[in-house]
Amino acid sequence: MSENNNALRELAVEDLDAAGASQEVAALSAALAEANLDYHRDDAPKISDADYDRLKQRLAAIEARFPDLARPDSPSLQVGATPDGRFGKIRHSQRMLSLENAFSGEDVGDFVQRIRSFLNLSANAPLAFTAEPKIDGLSLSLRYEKGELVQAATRGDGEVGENVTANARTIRDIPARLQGPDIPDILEIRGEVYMSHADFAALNADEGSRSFANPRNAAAGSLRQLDAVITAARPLRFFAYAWGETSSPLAETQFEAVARMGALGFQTNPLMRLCRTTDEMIATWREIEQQRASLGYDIDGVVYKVNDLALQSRLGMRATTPRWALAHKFPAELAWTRLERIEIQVGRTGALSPVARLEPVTVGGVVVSNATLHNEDYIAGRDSSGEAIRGGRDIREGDWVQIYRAGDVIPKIADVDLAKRSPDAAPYVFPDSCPACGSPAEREEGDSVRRCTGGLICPAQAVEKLKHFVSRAAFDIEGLGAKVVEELFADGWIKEPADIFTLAERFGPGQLQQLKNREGWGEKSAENLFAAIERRREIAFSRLLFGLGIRHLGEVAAQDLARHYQSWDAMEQALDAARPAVLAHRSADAAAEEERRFALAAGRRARLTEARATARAEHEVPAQAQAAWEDLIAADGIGPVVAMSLSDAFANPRERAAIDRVAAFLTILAPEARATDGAIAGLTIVFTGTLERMTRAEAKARAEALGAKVAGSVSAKTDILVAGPGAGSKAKKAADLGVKVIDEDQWIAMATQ
DNA sequence: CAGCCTCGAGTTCC
DNA sequence: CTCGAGGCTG
Repeated sequence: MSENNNALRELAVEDLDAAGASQEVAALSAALAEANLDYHRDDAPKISDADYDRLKQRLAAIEARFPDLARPDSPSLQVGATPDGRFGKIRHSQRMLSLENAFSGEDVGDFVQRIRSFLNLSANAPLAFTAEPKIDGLSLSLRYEKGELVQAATRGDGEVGENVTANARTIRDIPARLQGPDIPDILEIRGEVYMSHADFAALNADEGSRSFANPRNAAAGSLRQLDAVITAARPLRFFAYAWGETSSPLAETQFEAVARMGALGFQTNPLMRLCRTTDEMIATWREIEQQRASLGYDIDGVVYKVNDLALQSRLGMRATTPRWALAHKFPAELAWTRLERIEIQVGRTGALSPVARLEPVTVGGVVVSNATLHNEDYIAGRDSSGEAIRGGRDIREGDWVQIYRAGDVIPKIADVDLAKRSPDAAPYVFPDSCPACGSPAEREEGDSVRRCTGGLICPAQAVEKLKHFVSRAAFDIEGLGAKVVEELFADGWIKEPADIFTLAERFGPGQLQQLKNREGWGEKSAENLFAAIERRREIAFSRLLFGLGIRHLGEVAAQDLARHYQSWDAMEQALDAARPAVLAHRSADAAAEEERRFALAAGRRARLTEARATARAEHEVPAQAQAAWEDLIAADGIGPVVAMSLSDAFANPRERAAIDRVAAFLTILAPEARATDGAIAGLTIVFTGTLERMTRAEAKARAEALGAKVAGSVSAKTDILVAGPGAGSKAKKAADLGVKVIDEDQWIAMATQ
């Protein structure tokens, strides 16, 4: 710190000339670099946090006025923001994970047990876990190359996050350069950005009216500032606890890896413990919960991880969560409030969903004014199987209700105070007609949901379907979000998906004027929207299929079908061909149902599957249709329910016409072939006999991770049979079919290539 | 045929 | 994020 700096800082930024600014930027950068070294390397800061923050803000402010002076390593450099004022996207080199949740000690015991059986460990074989507080902030991935921080990304959806490098550089706990010997060439450190209670309180006092609801929101809002100068002024902190890509392993255990992060210059949580038994894990959870209020920052549970990294990698991943980690949550916070009224929303599939409008109440740091009521049984005090919930107490308008946020997010009703119920409060009567279109609302047998039968004539269903069509996993059209869709639907501009693609040509200057009168619309935004729509005239098969919003057909099933049929035309032809089979099976099933009811009434025993089989045999189905149907349900993940729903959508003349209308505007892209690199990608593998070096579940997970399909029985489609000792009929069948048979050692050699 | 696992559909608040 | 239900496996 030189006096020179102090003198310069007295000049308002607006009054600086270029030369003075340049000089000061150099001086400030040097001072900050020195302070950083003191703080990170020597753990002996020579200046106070407040002074440090002041220097940093000053630098950022000057650089904002003289952008040419910004240095590549400057805290204020806005490499994160793209020219249009949004954050750039970053694809994580390794997925950022989310964690499986547990709410009881029993869940923790199950978790440990599942791991033991997956790894085939005996009950007394040693198995250690780390336990550490789960910080309630937002996760961040920091990429270091040759020890220098080069990139910081938010979690996003786990695959793609936002580039917040400039903002991360302003956080003091995040070193710009790693310290110590043996720094890996590439190292991605992951951890949590958070704000302490004290800093949060001070910030809210400053911000006054536009204050944040809780430290988590304050941290999120601060990190996601487009202007890094603002982030720099916010007191954010960071704990490191995980990693992504590394050019060399950090350690052999979770515990040592985190210790290593401390040595590299990160803050790590001091409460982390190593536990050797389930009891120790739960005891640690209790200890941490007792300290919760005095920690000075928010935590919402304890995270357990298998300590041995070799075991972690054997355990591997499920779809979105690793098998080797668990978040043990603290009990949810509760609050009482008054339920003012119950309203009904209509979803894309026609589902009537009741929502509680509440007198606003703070629960877990957030003001809640709505809560989901699921369905009519839930209101009446029963779950789907007819069991009583809340002691069988129903929910009525005007009741006092206890609210919690399930998973700290979705507000739900935990209980009702009957003592405070007004004597003239009547039980809630669930509507039997749609509040949006008046059509009858019916409940299918065995279904917990009541649905509007209006189909496309129901405006609520139509607009929800359109919202789904433009949603992220479907067409993902920039500038055409839920709100814009609603407006354009209300004004009659868009009634069905095809209308989106004729929007531009129907839009004369006069109409634009109309739009401009509306909030937030101008020539530029209309132009951008039309350009975004144009870009989506090329669309992946699976996105189009998913976007149609056919019941039971989600993102994954759409991908499966795209892979199965390869081309849209092929799928349409197959569905048309299979239609007679669908109709025949449906009337056969109905006849079987009838037959069975009749039999039961007559006091005879009757089994549905048998009745069905007989009825199906009696209903004649053209061989070609039957073949098309069987081919459809042979597709991965597609069973009779999904198949019939899909068939119905394409066979309904109005729906089919709407589908063909939109398809006419599109170039439908065939799905990319499955990952073809690696020896076993794309192959179908069957395991049999005893595997000695890994369990069955482990082998399956590994094969699938490498792009193979694992089947249960040997057929002509099988490519490889992995036979351990004791293999029986499967090995014989494989030999008969000429399927390649290998032993476990050969399998491991293939799988570890 | 039962139990397990994954997917689909619905929801809140910022 | 959670619940219910559909599909697959043993």
